[in-house]
Amino acid sequence: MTQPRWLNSEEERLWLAFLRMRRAIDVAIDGQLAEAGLSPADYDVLAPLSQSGEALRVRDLAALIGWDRSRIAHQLRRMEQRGLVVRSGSTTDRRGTLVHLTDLGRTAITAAAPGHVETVRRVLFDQLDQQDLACLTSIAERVADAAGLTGISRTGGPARPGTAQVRPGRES
Amino acid sequence: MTQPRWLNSEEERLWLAFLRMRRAIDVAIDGQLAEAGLSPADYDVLAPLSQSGEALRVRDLAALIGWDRSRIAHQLRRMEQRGLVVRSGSTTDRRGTLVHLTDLGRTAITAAAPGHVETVRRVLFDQLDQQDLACLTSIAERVADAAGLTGISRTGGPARPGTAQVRPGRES
DNA sequence: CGAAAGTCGCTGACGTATCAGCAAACCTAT
DNA sequence: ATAGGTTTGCTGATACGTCAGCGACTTTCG
Repeated sequence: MTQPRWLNSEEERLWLAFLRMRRAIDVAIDGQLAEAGLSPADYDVLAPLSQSGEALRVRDLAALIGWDRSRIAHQLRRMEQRGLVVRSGSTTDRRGTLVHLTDLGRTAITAAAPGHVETVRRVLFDQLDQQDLACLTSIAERVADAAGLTGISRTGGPARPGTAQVRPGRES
Repeated sequence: MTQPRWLNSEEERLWLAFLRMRRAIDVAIDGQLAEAGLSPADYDVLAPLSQSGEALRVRDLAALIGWDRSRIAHQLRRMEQRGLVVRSGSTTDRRGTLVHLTDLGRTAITAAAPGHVETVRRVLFDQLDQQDLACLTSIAERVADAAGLTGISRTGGPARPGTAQVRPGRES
């Protein structure tokens, strides 16, 4: 790092536009979720819960959304206070804690999910043609991989039929 | 919003990659700043301060980085406690407050800036060829404009010669 | 002039994210 | 079986962002 290579005008233009795009997406998504009474963090927790059988170990839930134990413990405490989830001691491993969706929690995620996906689509995908999609996918995967970010597993395949469809999320 | 249009596999692939890219960039930038002892918020405040004459009105500083008054007031309080900035009553408008960079603050931003730009370049621009750059710029501007986000003014042109070069930032 | 309206910066409350650290439970190797 | 290390989940401290609201000041307009 002898001489800093400052950004040229094209690069600066991209950087600022990139930041604006991020912000626009966040504002749209967070605002839509707020209308549904959920924070982005709530959504990240509720989505995998609703897709799974009903209960998840805190450890697994955390791994699924790429959070550390502390963060999810705080979040679960607040969500439990609001009646969105409940915790119960695990069966086999007595260290473990199971997180269950309450009826209120299930109602909330089911109500919020369609608008959420719709918002993601409207703010991002509706602006992209097929070529944009390929280009952006290539760039995003390249940048993420080059940074060596351990790809958060997330749930992977399509949601099981019969469970609430709650794909996206934002994992803050 | 009759029937939610869920993401297809290509779209989901892009969305997840996009999230990973964002996260990778944040991790890289925040980590580099943390090594320099600054938070992203610190950087956003210090950068325009170091580029301006030396002092800015709180109002103008906030407008420059697109923050509301409350947020910047909290941030300035914390930064003043750490000795990065000082506040003084304004001259003409007695409602106003002037924010000054301290020597410590100037040292901090000057030390952090080269690594910051270097990090932005390494994590993003070094992964893009000329075509990627054009494509991503087009997409980002389109998405941001479509969302109708009031483009934060930011400082605009290149930094004045003679002042610390501290372009990027992330305005969280 | 003087009242109404607007601007400015600050504060307290609350939700959130990260860090360090803890206690209980578990696992492994002797 | 048991000592040492690991995993799990939690907590407290601190920093950050947003919201509602306040007091001081300035501007506007009758």
